[in-house]
Amino acid sequence: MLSSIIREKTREALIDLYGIESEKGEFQVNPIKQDFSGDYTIVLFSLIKTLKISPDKLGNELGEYLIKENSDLITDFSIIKGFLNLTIASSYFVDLLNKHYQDGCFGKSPLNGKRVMVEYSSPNTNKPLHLGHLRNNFLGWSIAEILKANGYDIIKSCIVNDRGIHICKSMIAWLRYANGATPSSTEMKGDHFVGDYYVKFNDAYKQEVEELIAKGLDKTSAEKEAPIMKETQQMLLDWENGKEDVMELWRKMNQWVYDGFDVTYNRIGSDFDKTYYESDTYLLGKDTVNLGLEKNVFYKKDDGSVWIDLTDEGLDEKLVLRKDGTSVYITQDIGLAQKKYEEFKIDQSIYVIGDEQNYHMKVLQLICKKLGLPYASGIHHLSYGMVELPTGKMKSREGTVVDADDLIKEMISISSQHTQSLGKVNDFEENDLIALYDTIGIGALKFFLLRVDPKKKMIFNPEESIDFHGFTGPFVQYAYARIRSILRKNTTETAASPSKIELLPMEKELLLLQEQYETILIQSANELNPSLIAIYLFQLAQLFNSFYAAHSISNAETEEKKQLRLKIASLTSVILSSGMQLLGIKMPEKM
RNA sequence: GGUCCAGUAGCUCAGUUGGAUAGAGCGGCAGCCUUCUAAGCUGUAGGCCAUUGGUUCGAAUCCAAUCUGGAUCACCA
Repeated sequence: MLSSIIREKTREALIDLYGIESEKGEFQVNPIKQDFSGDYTIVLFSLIKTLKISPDKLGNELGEYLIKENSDLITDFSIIKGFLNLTIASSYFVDLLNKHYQDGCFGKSPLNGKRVMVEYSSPNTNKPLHLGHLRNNFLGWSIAEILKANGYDIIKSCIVNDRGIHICKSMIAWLRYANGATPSSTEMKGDHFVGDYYVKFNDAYKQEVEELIAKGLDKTSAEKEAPIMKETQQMLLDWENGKEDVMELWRKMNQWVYDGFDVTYNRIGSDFDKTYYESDTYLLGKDTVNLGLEKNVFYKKDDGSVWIDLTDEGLDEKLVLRKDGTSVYITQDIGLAQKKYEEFKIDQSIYVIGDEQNYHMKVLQLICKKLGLPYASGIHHLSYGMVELPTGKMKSREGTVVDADDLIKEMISISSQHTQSLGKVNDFEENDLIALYDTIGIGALKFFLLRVDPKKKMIFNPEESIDFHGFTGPFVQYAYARIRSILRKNTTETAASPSKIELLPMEKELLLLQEQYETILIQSANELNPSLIAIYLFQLAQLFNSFYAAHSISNAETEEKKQLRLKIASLTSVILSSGMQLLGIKMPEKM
């Protein structure tokens, strides 16, 4: 990478010229902002203090030294207000281009022997997926792929919340109101079918509570005494005791939901190497609690409940086991963390979970740390912000939830309208057209959700449909399709471009940006942030489009230039396609 | 109330390990299809970086206080 090469060379120069050790001489190397001459800049201010010489003197000495010692890399320098601006030799870029212009692995790292689990998606089996789940899925999947590209061995996992009182609610409602209806008898997608009964439960419950209040009960006891709620609680007990007819219904309804989820996952290209079910894991963690009691990390209250005191960490006291000895949420998370570690020998465990659970995940990490568990330091919560509407949070009760399947359908329909009205793909077969609408529609959706910093909450306005112009997936896809079209028409093998070829400013800008792809990949893995890639790819596509408008590739001034530009275009397409692949977005050869 | 997060153009977002003149897209306005795909390109208008104070060669970026919005602090998951 250029910036680290320059840093290294500068360090050598500082030792040689002034004898200062690297720890003492910290400095920044940055790409140069537009409108300034040169390609990379060294910020001199921090060095001036330790060296006690003027910026101009330091800049001149350093610049001359760097050129003298690295004439094949640095060709020129200038000093402006304490910034030493370096011009990088064109030959450096041309050599890079000759080597990698068809290299699909450009920018990626070799295996590093570290194994990481990425847990994401984590749905409930009583509701269909919504826009928030989509952000979670796209993030989790993309981060897994980014880590793979950086040499990690990745296991994608999913924990399905398939048990508990909320699951019983849809079961009770189905028993009461369905008359034996099924997804196939109603021609509904299974997850939506079951989700409707969850809604029916809430309606019925609300009505029963109101009736009881009308009879004179206060709100709290009405909520407790409502018959439908009592039935549900009894069902949860029956489930825990393994009562056969309840288990059978539970399995049947969950399967409907899984069949529905599969359709959605398939459509968006989500996949998992390992799926955990809460019904299998909810009893885990109790042994660990006993271990904690022995180690005095936990303590028992008089009623028999077990707690941990986190007040010296600025948190509260936290329950880890109920007085009746049953687990709570955090108990099973402790157990599952251990299970993952033992099953897969992972070095790190990344949880893609919304930022509303920051507190919970902090507690989980602290407990594991206090217990001295070997995997404690590997637990990492990738906390992402909620997707909100202009009016605020999505609320299922107010019907403002943006359903995933509806949104996907809409995106594909818009993409089909756009494509048809442009009329560029009239020679496509029907199947290819459907695939193209899919590629563009889903691409726009994924790009929209991934281009924003995961940590930040984002706003989605259902009134304005997701754009297909500007900083979007289709923009990047379009740049790619144009390049592919050019490359199809110029298939003759190209010889290596001569190192000393003159580069136009735009050609050099493109090469400079392409050189930074590897740095972006590393950074996005370190920060677990796919948006860095999305932003980078947009910039690259944008720069290429400007170049495309200003200069002809096929009809370049000379044959040598044509060959050079074909390689630049080819490397651009390689990066665009490999980068978009890390975001889970497919690229069309034609659009 | 405690803790945490956020506030940058009309809108959606970059930029925050302190660096040069705060950037994109959308929307607005004005242009560009006899030449490689106009889902594109070029130009232009639009900013008290929430407010106030501090730290220093230098602050959107760090610190403090204030204002506004959000999350969370369950024997729910």
